[in-house]
Amino acid sequence: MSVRVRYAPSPTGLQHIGGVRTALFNYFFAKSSGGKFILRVEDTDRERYSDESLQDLYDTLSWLGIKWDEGPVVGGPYGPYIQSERSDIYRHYAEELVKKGKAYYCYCSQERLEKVREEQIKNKSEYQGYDRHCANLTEEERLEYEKQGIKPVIRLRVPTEGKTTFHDVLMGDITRRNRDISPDPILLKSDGFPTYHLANVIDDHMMGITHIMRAQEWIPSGPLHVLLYEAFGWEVPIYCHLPMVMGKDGQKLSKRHGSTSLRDFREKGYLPEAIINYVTLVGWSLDGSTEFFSKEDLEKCFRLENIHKAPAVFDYKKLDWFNGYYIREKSDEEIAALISPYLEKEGFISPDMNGEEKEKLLRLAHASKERMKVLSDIVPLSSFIFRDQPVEDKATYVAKGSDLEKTITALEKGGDLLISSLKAGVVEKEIEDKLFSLSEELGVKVNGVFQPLRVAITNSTVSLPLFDSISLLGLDETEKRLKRGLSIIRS
RNA sequence: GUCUCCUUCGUCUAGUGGUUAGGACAACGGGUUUUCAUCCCGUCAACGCGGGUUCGAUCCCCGCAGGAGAUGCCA
Repeated sequence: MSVRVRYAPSPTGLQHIGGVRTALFNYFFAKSSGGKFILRVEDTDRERYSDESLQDLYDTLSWLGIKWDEGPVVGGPYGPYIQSERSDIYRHYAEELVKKGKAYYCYCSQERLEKVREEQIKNKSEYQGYDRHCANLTEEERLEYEKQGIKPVIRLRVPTEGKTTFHDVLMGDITRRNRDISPDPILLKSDGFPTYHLANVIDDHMMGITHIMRAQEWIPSGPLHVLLYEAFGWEVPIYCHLPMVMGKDGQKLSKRHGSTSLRDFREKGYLPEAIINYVTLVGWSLDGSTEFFSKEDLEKCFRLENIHKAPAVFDYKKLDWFNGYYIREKSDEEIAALISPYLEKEGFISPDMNGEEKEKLLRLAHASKERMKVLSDIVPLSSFIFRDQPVEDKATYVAKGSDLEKTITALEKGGDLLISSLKAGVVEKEIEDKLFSLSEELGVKVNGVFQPLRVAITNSTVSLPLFDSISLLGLDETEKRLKRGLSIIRS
């Protein structure tokens, strides 16, 4: 049997970590087993639907480099792959169920349902859910409602006796008594659109889906879906419920835990390699010690058996660590291209750079690479080059173990030494040695000399290496800043 | 309330009827280094609890506790 899996998100918001993790698992399982990965858009919630979300879905998957074998845009033999274009199919099957007596029309108003719910909560009723008010309407009653112009929903007739079991690859058999299944869930809404349960089951069957990999929050509806497959007389696919992704507090990951949308991560400067690597490791591992996986690796070695059962907490710091690693792995040219948008956004550079500027960007990329966790870090790291905000606080120039007087001397002599040497073309190593000697003369640690120079030149105690900074800034500007620094601490 | 699932360092995880319970991130300490970062070395740190089964349980069984999810004309 050839594997066919699907990622079936609902375009009601931006793609988030949890959804992408599900997509990735499906995708890697498909690839590693020589199967097909299908994308299906479950846009049956017309209230929450948005075009932006749909576009975000496509953007996110393509940014990650996840290509779907069948689905919107690319098409396929089982289309359409957008549920809102399949309404007729769902209606047809829902009505078929009514004819079979497995489902029925319900004319209850939302108000009535609300009231029933309230009542049940108030009475602490053991039984919660729809009271099956319309389960056995006579034909006359039904026609009367129709005459009133009430648009009905179609509900599944859930048996009150017996129990239903489904098998999960990870969890084993999961059984629920039928009486515990939410009584008579709606299959077709009054607006004519199907609910998740109906559309999902029909499409998975019609599209030949072999394995259903979805988050564990769906476990409780597993038996309900089985009931539906049975009502239609269809074969039940293989289930694999994925552990959920949680926030630090153990609750389902959400915005209040930090960024969750892939768009956020992308904008901050996370690389797809890092996201793929880390996110796949949330709830999955190969052997407990291998930690770096490329997309290609995962397309080969991903196995269902290695999925963990327990929910996993999303660790932003570990993602940062992965991202830093992948940034360092890139060539200077790649980094230059990746940081450009951030610099352009700040107005630091313009898209049409001349050769000299391009070369400078490359040097910046080289000097910054090891210092970035995310690409947007380039802004604070490089702003001293493009924007001049001198440090006015004298104390900042003074290194630990030094004093103002020594600092003034260090900046004056060190600065002169630096400028004259650089003008004379002395190699860095030699200049460095001279500065070391200067620190010895002054009786301070090397930083007693370097810190004032650094603060004057880069306007910060934390910066790129001094010689890189000077080279990026230019000799004239460096000289200017050194003089200004001196006048600041002398004042 | 009811139902279902889950439980190894703070976090992600490996693992076995007898192991010094392994790795990674984080944290902390040290080294390299002009700062920061990188890099290197090290330290701290876990089998939820109670019963069984067994010569022996982290591992098998049963309870309990804790956590999570579901209980919508949302998915």
